[in-house]
Amino acid sequence: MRQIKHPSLDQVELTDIMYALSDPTRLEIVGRLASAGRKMTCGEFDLNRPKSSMSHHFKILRAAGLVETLIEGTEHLNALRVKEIEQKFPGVLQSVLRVLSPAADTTV
Amino acid sequence: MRQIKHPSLDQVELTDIMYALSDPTRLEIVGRLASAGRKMTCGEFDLNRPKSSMSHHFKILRAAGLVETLIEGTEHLNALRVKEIEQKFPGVLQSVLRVLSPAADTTV
DNA sequence: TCTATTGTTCGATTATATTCGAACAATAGA
DNA sequence: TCTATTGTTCGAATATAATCGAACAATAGA
Repeated sequence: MRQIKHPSLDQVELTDIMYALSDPTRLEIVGRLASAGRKMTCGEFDLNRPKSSMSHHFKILRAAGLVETLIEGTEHLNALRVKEIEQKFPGVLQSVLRVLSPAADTTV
Repeated sequence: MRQIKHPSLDQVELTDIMYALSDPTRLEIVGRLASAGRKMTCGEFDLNRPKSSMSHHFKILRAAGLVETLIEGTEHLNALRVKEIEQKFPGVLQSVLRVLSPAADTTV
């Protein structure tokens, strides 16, 4: 596997976004990615869950268009697709991020 | 049954809101309630689904704190709890409503 | 009191999601 | 080439959700 495929944002429905964010683990991942403000590997999220479970959640976040994953060596670097999501669903992700960490500036 | 019980908004988690909005039928209900700008009975949503299914979806919307239901005679009048939700999760519901019907003013 | 109206609850079925161990794939570095 | 690292995929078990007919509850009005 050279590169992971991501959906184009016009293939993504609002319900997909909502669904992806309805799980506490995934919401936590999204919140941490936002507050970190940098790409993070799957392993950096220390959520006491086996790799396969984490991988599952990332898969759903990717399918919802929320996360894009860049492969670098053996690591997978994850980033939020804030700008694109914002363009398609203005305010939705940003407001969620602000609720998750009120102090942080979520503008990218 | 005299009155339906609703959760206090501080009992509601963000994941509950997201979950409630991750279903197309429920998102449709929420969108129509918003654009109608008035209380609507369950029967007014003509979504080609049996009463029991509709009732199920309203139950989840209520549990998420999104909808409050006022009983008047034999009818149940449903309204969005926009202000309260907005206070607890600023911007979240409003942005969703704006995505659902961009032209409408969703400020209550 | 009887009936129609409006929704809810119950119970069963079917469909989707979550979870996680084990096996696999790709790469880096020795 | 061998091994460690990082994550994905597979498969099976378990849990949660959606769906909807049928029975029930509350009320209004005849």
